[in-house]
Amino acid sequence: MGKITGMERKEELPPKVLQMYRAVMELIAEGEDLSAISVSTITGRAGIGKGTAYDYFDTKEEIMACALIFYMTEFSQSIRTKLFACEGFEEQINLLLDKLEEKSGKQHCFLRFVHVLTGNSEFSDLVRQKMVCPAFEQNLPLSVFGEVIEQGQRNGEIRRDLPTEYLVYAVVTRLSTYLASIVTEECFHVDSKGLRPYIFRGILEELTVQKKL
Amino acid sequence: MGKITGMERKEELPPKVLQMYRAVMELIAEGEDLSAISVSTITGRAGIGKGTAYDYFDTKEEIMACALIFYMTEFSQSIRTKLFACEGFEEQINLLLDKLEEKSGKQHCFLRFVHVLTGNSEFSDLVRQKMVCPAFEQNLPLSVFGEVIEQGQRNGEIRRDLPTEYLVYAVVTRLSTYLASIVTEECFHVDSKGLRPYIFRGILEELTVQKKL
Amino acid sequence: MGKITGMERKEELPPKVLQMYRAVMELIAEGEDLSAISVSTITGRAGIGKGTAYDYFDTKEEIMACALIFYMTEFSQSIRTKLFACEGFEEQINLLLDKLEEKSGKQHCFLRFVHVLTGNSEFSDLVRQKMVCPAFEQNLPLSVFGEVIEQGQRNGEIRRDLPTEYLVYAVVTRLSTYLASIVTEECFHVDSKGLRPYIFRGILEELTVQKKL
Amino acid sequence: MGKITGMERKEELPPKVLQMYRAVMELIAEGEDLSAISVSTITGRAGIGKGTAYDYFDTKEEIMACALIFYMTEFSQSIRTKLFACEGFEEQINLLLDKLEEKSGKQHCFLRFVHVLTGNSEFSDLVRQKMVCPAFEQNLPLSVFGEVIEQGQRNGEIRRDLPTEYLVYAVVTRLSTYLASIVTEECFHVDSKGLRPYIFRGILEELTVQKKL
DNA sequence: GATGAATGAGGGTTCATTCAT
DNA sequence: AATGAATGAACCCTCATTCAT
Repeated sequence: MGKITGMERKEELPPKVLQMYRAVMELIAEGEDLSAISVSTITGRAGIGKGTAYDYFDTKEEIMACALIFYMTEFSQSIRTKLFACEGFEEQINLLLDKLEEKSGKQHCFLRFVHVLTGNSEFSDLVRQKMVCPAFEQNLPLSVFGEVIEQGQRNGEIRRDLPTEYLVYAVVTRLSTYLASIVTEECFHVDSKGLRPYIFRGILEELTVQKKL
Repeated sequence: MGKITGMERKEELPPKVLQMYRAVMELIAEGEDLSAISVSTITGRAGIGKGTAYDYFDTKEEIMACALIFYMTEFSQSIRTKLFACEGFEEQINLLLDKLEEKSGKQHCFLRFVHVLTGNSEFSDLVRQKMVCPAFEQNLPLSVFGEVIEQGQRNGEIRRDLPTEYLVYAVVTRLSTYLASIVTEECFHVDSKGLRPYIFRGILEELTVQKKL
Repeated sequence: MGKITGMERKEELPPKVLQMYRAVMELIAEGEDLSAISVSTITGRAGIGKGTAYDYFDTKEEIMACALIFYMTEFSQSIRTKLFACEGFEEQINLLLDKLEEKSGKQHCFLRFVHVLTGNSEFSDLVRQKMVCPAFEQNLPLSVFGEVIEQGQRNGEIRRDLPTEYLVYAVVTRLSTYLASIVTEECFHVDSKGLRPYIFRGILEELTVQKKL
Repeated sequence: MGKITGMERKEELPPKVLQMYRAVMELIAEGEDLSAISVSTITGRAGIGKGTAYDYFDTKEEIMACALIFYMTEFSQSIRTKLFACEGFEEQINLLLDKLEEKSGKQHCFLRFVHVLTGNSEFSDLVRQKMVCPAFEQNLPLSVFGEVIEQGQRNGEIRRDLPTEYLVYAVVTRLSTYLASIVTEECFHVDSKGLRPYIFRGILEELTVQKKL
């Protein structure tokens, strides 16, 4: 009766739903286009019946949106932990750049997230609508990176004369663009490896108090 | 007989092809997912028969890719002209920021372009493949912004100690930041207007010779 | 999941598949050109949804090929049983000639089978490929008629100085003659009825030991 | 205005019509399925505009039927000449068997003719309807082979106790079956070369007065 | 609760035919 | 007379969704 909304805690989720989420994420990680993922593929890979999907969700879009929300949460919590285990802002930025370079399917997942979040399709709307709820707020990039920045400001590492909101966007967009340069370097002959030190320095220059340059 | 390749000049294009291109772009501007745009929709909106599409193109993907290429070219040439009519780098940046604020469907189109170019579907490959040809090279962001930057360097406005590639990256990244803040502001309650001066100043600080503005 | 291959026994076939087979055969019997038979027509006549066809088969060609194989098997088994219930070679030939005269759509179906088997389209290849498997071998004309001939040779009815392959050929050719005369008689004003005794005597003269009938 | 009917003499036919006929026959000779031949393909190969086809014919079926009729006439006249240049019935049969073995596209053409003439589709009806007119009568197999047989009978080579009609069918069907054995030998492992002498002898035995065996 | 057989709307594509030039 | 751009019906096939079991 009551359908999954995407706001459940991991422990509350029926195992079959988790299997579906995993299936969606695997497919994305393998490079499948969101629109190319079918319900049969999801349930087939999840090892459940096709009808079962509709016991838990109303539409395919709901399935995908909830899977995205779920993995954004997972990813957010994981990165948050790792970021707060770092010593200082520089190490944090390096960690993030390293993450982006990992040749796992994560690159695809991350790019898809960005595309969905900045898209204007109905599906994008659905996902964003699920994101703007108190339960999810702490997983928004603005929250995660916001805390990192505020921690840095408390340490005296990061400048205080710019709004946190701006600083977060400054970091997130540079990371996104770095990722974009990585995935398009083959085609557009971009030297992403050569770009990295400039990006790294660029972020530090803009955000930190002591310009090292 | 000979099919459209996407490399034609505007004047060479049959009117029905232009109508199709316009239809594609309108649909994208209205928020339709690329994969949700059907040939029937395109031809219906273009006011032509469905079969006609296949007189000019081999596949739906070709239609869409050529439409994208066409509008990227249009946009690139338009912005190039406007940029070179500006007096100085500051005015150029302001022009670009103004452009991004225009509440036309252009914002979403531009974002879709970015999504396609950073995607890894076969369609993305097709579009990128069309972009890496001598005829299109001058329309690549790297070319357009590269020339702006080199002009600025010749004027003595812009620093010469960083590779052009990176300086382009720095500009594009921040423009993306602004665009992302605009399209997500409704949902994530971001104050994009308030962000603009910071972005403006950030670009100038990083690129121009006189850092302390 | 597992698609129909055409090698199933009749009892194993889902009812909807049998309905499809029947629909195909009816359409052929009605004179429809094989290439003019559409999936919609088949499923429409079978009284099932169009999509259902693709639950059981991968392509339209598979549907048609399996239907053909199915009815060839049916026909072969039926004729084999009837042939071995006959007393002597003469009765067998008369049975076959009677069969050919039956004014059911079977005549046309049989001719279509021959056309397909001697065609050189991809569809012909597909059907032939399905026929050259151990499971189907016993249904090949060479098998059915070969056994009849060998039985006749054991009885001392049929000559032993010519290769079985040729004797089969001799019978099949004359049966074809009769069939061809029947189906073209209306148009070319052939008197097929009048031809029959000559064909009958021709077969016996060439194959049986006592030539001078 | 007045469309082509298929009953024109070669000299009366506009060159573009001849080009279309040639195109059709080439395509068949290349193994193309009749139903796979499109009007564009025909006109393209004929080097004429697509609309032109409809100046001369009402439908695609008319084009194909007339082309078939035309080449059957050509073929019939050519074979008639060659047959009457032979010395005796044996040489005539050998000529025909040689023809069938020629690895030219003729095999395909001949098989298609047989399929069309023995089919029961609307297209078959159309072709047959064109064949039963006084102008074409002399080109019917029954005429050509009938004359050969009657010549043989006058020579005293061929028996006179069977109706000519039967003898013609007996020859034609054996030839058709020989052709069928040739085209299917690869798939069904028939030894057509080995069969030939038996077929040759079989025809002579059945038709000629002096059984040589 | 779970299934998967069944559906049919809608997708991309082809092609016989028309008609303005 | 000749053309080929344009059409739209009809093709094969997919897939989100339902429902009897």
